[in-house]
Amino acid sequence: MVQTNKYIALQDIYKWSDRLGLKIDGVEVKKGGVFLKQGQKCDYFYYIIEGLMRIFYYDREGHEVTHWFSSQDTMITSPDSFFNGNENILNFEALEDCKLLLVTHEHLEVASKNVPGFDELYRKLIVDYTIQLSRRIMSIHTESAEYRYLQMIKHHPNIFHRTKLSHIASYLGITIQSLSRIRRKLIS
Amino acid sequence: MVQTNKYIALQDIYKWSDRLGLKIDGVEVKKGGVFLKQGQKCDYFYYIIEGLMRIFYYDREGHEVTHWFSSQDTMITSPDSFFNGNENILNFEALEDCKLLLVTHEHLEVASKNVPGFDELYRKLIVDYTIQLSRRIMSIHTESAEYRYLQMIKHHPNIFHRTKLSHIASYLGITIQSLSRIRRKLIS
DNA sequence: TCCTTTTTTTATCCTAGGGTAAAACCTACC
DNA sequence: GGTAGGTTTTACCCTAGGATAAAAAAAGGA
Repeated sequence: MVQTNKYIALQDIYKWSDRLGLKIDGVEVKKGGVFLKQGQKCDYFYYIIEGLMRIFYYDREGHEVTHWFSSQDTMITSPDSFFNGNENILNFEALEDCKLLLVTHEHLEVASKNVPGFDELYRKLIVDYTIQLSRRIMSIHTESAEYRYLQMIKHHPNIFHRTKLSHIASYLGITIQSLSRIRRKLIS
Repeated sequence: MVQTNKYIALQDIYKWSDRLGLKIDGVEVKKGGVFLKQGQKCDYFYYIIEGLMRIFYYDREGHEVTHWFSSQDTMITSPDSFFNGNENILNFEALEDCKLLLVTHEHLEVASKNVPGFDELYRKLIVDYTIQLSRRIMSIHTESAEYRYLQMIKHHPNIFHRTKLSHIASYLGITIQSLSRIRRKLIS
């Protein structure tokens, strides 16, 4: 799951596809739809035009664990599958009705050959994703669940308010009961 | 901190520097030396020819937290500083005598322009790092400290046996006392 | 070798968060 | 507007791992 910070803006994607004569397919997914499942190969680097999605996997006990959220104007994929062809373990679920662009390896290759500066932009997209991942590691590693919850409200209010608490708890790495306890404590 | 999986092999780095007439400086760091500190700009994408290093940061209470280990034939940097010019919060410490190559932006730009296939290789290096980071998130998120400890011995024995337990505990996200308790339990 | 310093273990007590179960609350749809 | 489904809260007890302190073991010197 890779997110842009709008370095590769929506209009750029369209621009390239026009310029290069390479049509990029779009798809709409209804709320609740799981459009990529573990075990399925991930063929696309999804660009989210509209909506919110959740990436989750199943831990060794078979529990759903929310790994990431991604919303409009970001890009997302299952790196180990899309880039390396390995078995995909992630599930992509639409938490709202979503409009997606299906960017393929071919699109990226053509853009790489023909769009000056594309490779640098593309790399920056992925580098920034590593930074986000590192921050998440540091956060889980050293901060309390309460602090992480407050940070999430502060830094990702748009995701927080569009997602149910059970997903947030799972994203934070705690049970929903613990999250509920934390919330009660914070109110009083 | 980005690690290769030897996609960009040592000999390639030398090959490029020869071919392109761009000398890559090397540096030796004695065991215990901290050659990059928080607050200092990170100007290099380090290539570790020999040795073992530890990347750590200080949490909000001022405790050292081990974020990553990196050993010979891997590359490592502080992404947020090297790529984005933001304040570096990471410290790089040599756990053994290290020989390093100091790869700069200039080297990478020249290679990008002149070495066919370099951009793809370079991107793959970073993509693979995102996969490692994701695995670490999943591991901290859902596995017990005991399981993570056993996984570390199994999958990174070379790092495990060259590092002291306090660093391992910190990497696993637990105190050294807890690690000691886990080890005792596993023996009996 | 002895002495100092660092690292690891042990022990005791404590807390954040887990597990289970039930109650309360929403929402949606018939 | 009532009933069924899903979602969140509450309450109970339990456990993994934290904090503090001290002992033991290991690693370096001189």
